[in-house]
Amino acid sequence: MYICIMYSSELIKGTLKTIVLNLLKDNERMYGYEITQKVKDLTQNKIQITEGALYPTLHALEKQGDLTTEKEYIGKRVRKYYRLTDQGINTMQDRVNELADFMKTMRFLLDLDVKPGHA
Amino acid sequence: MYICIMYSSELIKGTLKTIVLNLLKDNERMYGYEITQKVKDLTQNKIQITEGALYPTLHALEKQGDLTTEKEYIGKRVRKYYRLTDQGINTMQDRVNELADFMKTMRFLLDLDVKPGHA
DNA sequence: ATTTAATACATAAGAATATTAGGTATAGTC
DNA sequence: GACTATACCTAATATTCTTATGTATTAAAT
Repeated sequence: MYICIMYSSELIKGTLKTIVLNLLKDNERMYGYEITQKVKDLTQNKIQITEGALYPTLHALEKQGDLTTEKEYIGKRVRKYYRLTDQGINTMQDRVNELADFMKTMRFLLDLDVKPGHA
Repeated sequence: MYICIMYSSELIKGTLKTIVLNLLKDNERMYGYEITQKVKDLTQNKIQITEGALYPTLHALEKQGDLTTEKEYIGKRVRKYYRLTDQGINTMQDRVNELADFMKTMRFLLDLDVKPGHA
């Protein structure tokens, strides 16, 4: 039985945008810190997004038009909520489909269980 | 239905070593160019390993003791065969298990189908 | 016969994306 | 009053890829 505390960093590379976009599909709006905690909870600590990775990613997604932001104050503390744009919904769907397809291919390549889809 | 020519490069990041190690599990020995072709064939061109990525990876795996090499001449053309060491077999198993676990987690995170394993 | 494509190795400059470390500040808990 | 959690951010560094380039042999096409 394979036990894993946390995935090696290389694996997570390239999936961060997809994770963020997909979370926002289900949650309408979220702020950065909330995203890190949600991912940590949902994955039993196996995926821990660092803030140094998350914030630049959020800013990039906003810049390219996939997310919009709203600032809100909780007392004196600021929160920056992110929300999917219409374009962002498309991007999210593309990314999720691609990742799902990729994982199917990888499972085939590693003899894990499935047949790959035929294009 | 989702159609995909080739995966975006970010996705493949972090899985190259695992792919190489796993191929060598099934093939005993392979040379670099052969690996690129095998992966291309097995994935219907969806994963195309570039030589600029592969050769440094092979050199790194050799340096860290997971692979050994034998040179062979086909006419005047050289081929460098790679083979798993005992250590490489362990590394391979760890990597494959980790990737399988990671993909399970990702499928859960993206609401695709499965429940994640419980550590 | 000569050009092109395939085989086969390799390195180097640059881009993308993460880690690590650091910074600021508020709010709650011991 | 100190520590932890919340909440944002950036910069230096590391890793790992792409793209471009280089060398050379062999096979196929024109």
